[in-house]
Amino acid sequence: MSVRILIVDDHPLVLEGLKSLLADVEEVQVVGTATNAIDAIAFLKSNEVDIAFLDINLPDISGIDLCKKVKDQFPEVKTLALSTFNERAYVSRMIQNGASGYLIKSSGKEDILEAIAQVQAGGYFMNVQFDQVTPATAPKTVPFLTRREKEVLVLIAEGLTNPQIAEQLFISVTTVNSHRQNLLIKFEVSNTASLIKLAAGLGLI
Amino acid sequence: MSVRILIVDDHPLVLEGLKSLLADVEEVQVVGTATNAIDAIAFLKSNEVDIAFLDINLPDISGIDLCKKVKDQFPEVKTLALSTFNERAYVSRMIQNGASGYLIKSSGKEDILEAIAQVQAGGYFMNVQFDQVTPATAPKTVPFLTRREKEVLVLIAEGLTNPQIAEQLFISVTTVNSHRQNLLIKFEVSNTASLIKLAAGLGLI
DNA sequence: CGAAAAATCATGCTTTTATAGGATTGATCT
DNA sequence: AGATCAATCCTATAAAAGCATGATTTTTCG
Repeated sequence: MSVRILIVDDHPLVLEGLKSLLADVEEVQVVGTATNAIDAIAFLKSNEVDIAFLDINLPDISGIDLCKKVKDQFPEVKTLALSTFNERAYVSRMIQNGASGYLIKSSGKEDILEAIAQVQAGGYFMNVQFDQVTPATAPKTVPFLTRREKEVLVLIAEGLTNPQIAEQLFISVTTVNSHRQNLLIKFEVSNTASLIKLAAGLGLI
Repeated sequence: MSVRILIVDDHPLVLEGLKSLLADVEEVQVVGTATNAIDAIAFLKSNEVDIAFLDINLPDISGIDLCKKVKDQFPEVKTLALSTFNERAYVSRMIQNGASGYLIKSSGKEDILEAIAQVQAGGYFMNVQFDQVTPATAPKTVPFLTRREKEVLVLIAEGLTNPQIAEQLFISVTTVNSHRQNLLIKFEVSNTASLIKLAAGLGLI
């Protein structure tokens, strides 16, 4: 089965460009497009979509807010931020709002397909280089995180303790702790400080 | 008439480097130097200065606050932020506080002269393109940290535990813990996760 | 459907952090 | 000379996090 894509961007050029670029790829199918947030939400209500490409600059609401709305109402839909620039601040906020990746519009076909593959598999994709990344955090690849792990990571970064996270997510403390341990393992660190530093450096929080 | 420069930086190396670099330039004259904010203000009270170079990290108050003070008390003095590359987070706030530009410390002579010329002419200079000014993440004062606190903070971020930090700094675990608690208080957080997230966001680690 | 992955929960134990209350020394500033 | 502050150290307790090991139930996917 092919990956179903929704593209949300107010620039017809980008829309058409992406569409035609993905037209001859078998594994991917652009099932819909929208030029604003309202249309995008409406489309998601009546169609099944795997990945939504969200432009950061939209006429009605910002892509960041739209991302949040999408994740709230359609948690199974994965989102990928589209932007013209390396806007670090936006990236981290998109990720905070549940986006699985960030794609600059000047990306080539390979990058785009790579992004789709990564995200569809539950991972992240990010092809932006924010100036210099600190050497300690740079060469690390972004580990593969599950939906729950991402949620827990964000809540840890917000300063919540395991009991608080458990309450927030309506699960037991031991479960939270499991996710937490998995995060440590996946990031190859041994405590929260390193975890947060790495995650911050990777723009995940 | 030459441009009168005041340099404020607590690193003697930077001070001397800049001074000697500008020594043989006719149009520019370093009329004073200061290693802290108090001295800087005092100097400005009794001397005429065209441009003040302000380091972002100063022992007494932050360069950001100093910038504001200078612009309040001596509006005719133009200010230029001095920063190392990993302190970009502060820079937008310097600009917000009235700075006319931003120079990374690794800048070459040409850059520096160009900056002086631009700023003296009433313009702005910036030799690093830091994406864009972040809209939402701006307000949050960088707490003043002592030398030891900075050291401890960095080591925490590197994933060291209190006992390991103690060993590294040749001090007792309880002392490390004291510094750690002070960091939590100064950043107004209650655990390591929040601390590291904030510090990372501010470019401190 | 059946296998794999994810999410859930548990027990037990050790280490680390967080919090609270001090106290002493040395340097700096007024 | 007195005040302030950084840095150092201490005791003690509670809370949280880290580590090991394992099990059950959903979800997801081929």
